[in-house]
Amino acid sequence: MLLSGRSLVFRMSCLKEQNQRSLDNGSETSAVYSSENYGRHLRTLDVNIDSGDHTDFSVPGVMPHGSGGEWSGYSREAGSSRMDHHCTNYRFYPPPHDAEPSLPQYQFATHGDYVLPQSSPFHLMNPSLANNSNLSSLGGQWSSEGPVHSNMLSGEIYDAVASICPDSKDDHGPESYRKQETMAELMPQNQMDISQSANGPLTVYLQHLDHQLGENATVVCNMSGRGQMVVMNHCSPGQMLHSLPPGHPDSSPETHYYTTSSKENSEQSYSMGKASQSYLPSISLPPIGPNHGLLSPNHLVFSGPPSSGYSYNHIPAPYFSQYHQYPEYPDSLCMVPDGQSTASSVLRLSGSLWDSKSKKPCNCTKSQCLKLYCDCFANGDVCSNCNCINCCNNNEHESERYKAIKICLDRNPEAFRPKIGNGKLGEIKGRHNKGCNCKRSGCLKNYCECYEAKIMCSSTCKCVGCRNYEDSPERKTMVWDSPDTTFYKKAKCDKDKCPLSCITLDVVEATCGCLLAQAEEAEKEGYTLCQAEKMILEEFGQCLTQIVRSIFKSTSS
DNA sequence: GAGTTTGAAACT
DNA sequence: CAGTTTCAAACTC
Repeated sequence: MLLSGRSLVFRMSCLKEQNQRSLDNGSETSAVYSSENYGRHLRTLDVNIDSGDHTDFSVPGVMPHGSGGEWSGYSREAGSSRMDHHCTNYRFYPPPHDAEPSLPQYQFATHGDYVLPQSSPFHLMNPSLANNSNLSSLGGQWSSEGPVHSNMLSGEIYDAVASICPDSKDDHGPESYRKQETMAELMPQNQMDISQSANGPLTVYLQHLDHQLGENATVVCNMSGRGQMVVMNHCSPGQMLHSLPPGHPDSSPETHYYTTSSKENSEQSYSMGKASQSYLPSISLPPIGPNHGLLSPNHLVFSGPPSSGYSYNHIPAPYFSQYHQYPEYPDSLCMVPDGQSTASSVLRLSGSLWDSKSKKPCNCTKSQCLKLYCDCFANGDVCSNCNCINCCNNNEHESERYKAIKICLDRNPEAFRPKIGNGKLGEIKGRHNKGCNCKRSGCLKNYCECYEAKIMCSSTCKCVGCRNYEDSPERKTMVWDSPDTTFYKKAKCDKDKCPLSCITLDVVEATCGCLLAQAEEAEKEGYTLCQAEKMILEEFGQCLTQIVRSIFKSTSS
């Protein structure tokens, strides 16, 4: 973990020997991360990394502190979803009050230092190994606590900010802050700088002179020359950065449009409005990898220095993880050809990404595809090749779409998070975050979200007459390895070619996740290396046992 | 393909 | 927050 100015720069390295997963595309590198508030003084940073050796990533809005404050981190347990396998969370606490900001803005590491092997288990390098002279090191303890997702209200954001930088309290008391939020919504004179080094990730800086962006303000940045617009909602639980197609005619009262101008140098910057000295939320766009579906522009960190009152780090998680459900998205939609992440590579996404062939078409007739009834919408997709009627989930109705997203997020900040989260330690499959509520299906039909996700019901579920549990005879006879299911047929087909083909990427991912979880557990418990190795090996043995049983079972049937 | 069933989402 | 309605997918015929 490194420290640069206000930004904490993490360096992650990969335990290559644990990297069991095959790479979808080993030639590309990327780091995709998102962040969200975690509670008053707690934030989390989701890091999603594809390939490479290590990565640096900064956490805007957190100031340095000499000895480091409190730090903890964890990696997610392996879950059943693709996203979970790729994602590592790091949780940290902002440092104490006396920390002083030293840099005017946050900056990410260059792309070259930014990469991690795809799907690899991660660990944090010993900070002392950091060799960047511009960065001071910061040590930390890491725990393996599971992720808890929540969002901050603006007032909470203020409090959190104030705790980080008490000086900001005078100028930006809660009432003042909230008032400014409202005012700023009406003030278009915000300035946005979007700069990008030649090879580095895009960093977006928002600056302004007189007003802070409102909680519900939306800034639309015309990325001239990049052919895209960026829309940002601030401070609301559902902050988002989203792109609009070039020349998008859409306009709404709460939406401000800006024209941009290009600066010189290799850094492409776009600024709008007045020049500014004060600082507002920065939005950093880390490199994006191929095969990561990424990714809607909604996964960007919004944060700002304490003095701005914008220290929120939200991840509008919508759309983040779900995109991983469609790894087959053409790379070209996710990444520029040379593998470098650019703003355009990100911002281009939302408009065209969803011309995906893999997405299941919806058939909505009444929801305009702007409610969670619509799977496309719920998955963060725009409708494409669907059979829907009166669809507004497309680029032609971006304004409505954003509003709908915001409504959903206002109603439930977790609305777009994956329904299937991580399972308990050692579980290969995940569990339904909310649990199902089935009453008549016995949770053995696809009506049941657990069954549909090929996971068993858990204590979270409130289902009646559930038969989707470990020892259920019905489940054993018909569940996912039923000869009638596509799942089985595919496995059988693959198996016919080679028994070991049962070891699919998902299986490998799940296995790696289990091993990683064990490693974390060992680390958390302070076990010796030898003990940790033993735990991991035992876990590996269990995984292998399950795999072998699965192969044997399918072979003998 | 039309009609029915189902349970999540939305609404009251 | 519980009950009801709406909705679209899953399912059946």
